Amino acid sequence: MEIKSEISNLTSNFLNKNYDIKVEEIEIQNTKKDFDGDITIVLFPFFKLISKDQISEFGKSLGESLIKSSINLINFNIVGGFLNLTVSDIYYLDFLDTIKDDLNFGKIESTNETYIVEFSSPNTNKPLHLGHIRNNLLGYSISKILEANGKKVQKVQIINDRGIHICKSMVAWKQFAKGANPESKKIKGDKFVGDYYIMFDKVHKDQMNELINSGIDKDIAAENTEIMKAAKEELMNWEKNNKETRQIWKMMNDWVYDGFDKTYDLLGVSFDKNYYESETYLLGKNIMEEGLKKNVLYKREDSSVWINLDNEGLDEKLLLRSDGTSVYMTQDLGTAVQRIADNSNVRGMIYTVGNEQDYHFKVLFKILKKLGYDWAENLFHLSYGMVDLPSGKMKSREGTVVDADDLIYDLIDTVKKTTESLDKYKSNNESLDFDEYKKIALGALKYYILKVDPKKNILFNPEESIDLSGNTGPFIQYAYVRIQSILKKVNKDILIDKNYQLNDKEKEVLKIIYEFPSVIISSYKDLSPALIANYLYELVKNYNSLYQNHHILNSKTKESTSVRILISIKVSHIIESGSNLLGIDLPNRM
RNA sequence: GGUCGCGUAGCUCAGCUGGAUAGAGCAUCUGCCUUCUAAGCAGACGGUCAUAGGUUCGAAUCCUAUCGCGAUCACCA
Repeated sequence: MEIKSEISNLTSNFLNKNYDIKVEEIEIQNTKKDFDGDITIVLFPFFKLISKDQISEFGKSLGESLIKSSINLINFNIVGGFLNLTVSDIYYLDFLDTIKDDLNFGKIESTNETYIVEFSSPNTNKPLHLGHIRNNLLGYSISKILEANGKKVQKVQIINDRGIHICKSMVAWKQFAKGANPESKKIKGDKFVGDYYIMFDKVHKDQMNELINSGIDKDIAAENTEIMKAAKEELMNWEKNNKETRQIWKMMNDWVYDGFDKTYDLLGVSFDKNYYESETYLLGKNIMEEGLKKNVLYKREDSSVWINLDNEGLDEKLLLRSDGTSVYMTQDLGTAVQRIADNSNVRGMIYTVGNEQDYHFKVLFKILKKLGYDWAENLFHLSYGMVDLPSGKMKSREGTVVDADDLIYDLIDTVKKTTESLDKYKSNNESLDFDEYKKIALGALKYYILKVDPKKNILFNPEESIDLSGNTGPFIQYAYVRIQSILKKVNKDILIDKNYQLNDKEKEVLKIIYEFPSVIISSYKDLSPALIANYLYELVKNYNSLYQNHHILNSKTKESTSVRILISIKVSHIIESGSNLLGIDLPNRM
């Protein structure tokens, strides 16, 4: 049994028996580093229940009772209102012994419960940028975390492949490209299409200025440039299923997908199913019919359809325009229903979308509940903060976006330079290969993004490259590499001597290893990869301290060598699982 | 204006459902490579936890107000 639950049970028995009181929750926590002991019971809450003259003896007798009734507890001390208990070394050694070969340590056995995780969901008119990177890393990591918690996961994205934005790229391409394509220009497909989107904007602005100079109002000019009119016409043609328009549309989108695939591949993320807005944008209308029948929705005189969420503290929301066409919300309703139908045993759905859409998802979930879908209880918006630059928000039109590919390749370059400047590689003229540089660079990037609480904004300064030492991905990878290097040299059987006395560093690392399962659970409950990242850092930091201050192999006694080797093995297992949950690959050399 | 989120060291971030003297990394400064990889270790410096009240034995954490930053409130997606 978990040591804390054991202590909790024994404590409530003690209270029941000796003081005739029942306490709902006993506060038990890990003892802070500066104090003696491993587990602490907070006594303050009991002071209310027990008369004051008994307090002094209360803590002492509880401590004595606990030590007597549990073989795992060997000592106690009281500081202020804190009862600090010392857990025996045997308990931790036994624990180490039982988990030493368990590669699934901390993971929960899998069930059939399926969760759908949506992430990425890009527009098809421009390449992916740093904002998408955060989205992708979060979504991917959360999927892994769900799996570690025994869930089945279906990773999906909804690709925003239709609308005025792609029509803008199409028009610009038709007018200026002279039939050029990504291959002929040797440009990645998504960037190629993105360039025409930028070109559209430039031409549009020029034409707009001309109109304004001829005395036309700014807002009217913005809607009436030649190129904008062409884009709108293109959109109409698309909706009318015009053959030529659809052909160009498909061709350009395919270029973009080709580019996206390369970026996803570089990032190491993947999807189980793609939904395309061109296929889902008409969904949701039949749901409207049902909603009207159930009187959850209502029709206005102009025959637009609405829902009233006043009682929920939200406003009225439009669901169908007066001309009967659907809006964003309608589409999302339809897509949600569709996805539930596409999968079996769906327990819930997680939308990885920026916090600018908090309101949208609040409304979406409320509507689904009102429409009576039972699964609507298990919808979550994994809302994350923006990635801002020192100059403010990233804006594609102003060219202030940090391109995903550029960022990654620059970082690989930085890693290469840093590596080459290290003494160990300078002296013997060795080097790593591209794949190893890539793993380190992506490790740095992923850790950098994921260690931050998802809901907080991230400030990214392109002038300063991402750190490679300190609280970083490479710090964790490096510890792993060093452990592998030690383990290669181990060739004998390892046996734990249960009489071994752990030193402070060994015990500290063991206590952190002990916490791993609960970290996996809380990262799931909070939908926060940051908890895993910060845990790994804590683990590695303490392991490094053991490593630098004591020998692992060739320590003074066989017993200590054995224990330290086992600790090293376990730490490397946890680095493997933890990194896997973050989507971070581990190199063999550094 | 309404709603939501955020404000912790010079910078970037931890701090679990309230608990002991608020923790890391970067930067700055000191030490440590003739035994397992120095992308490391050991240490120093650095804080009125935005401000003011309140609840509590106890508040960075909960409540209220104020200030600052951001998002959002479309018959756009």
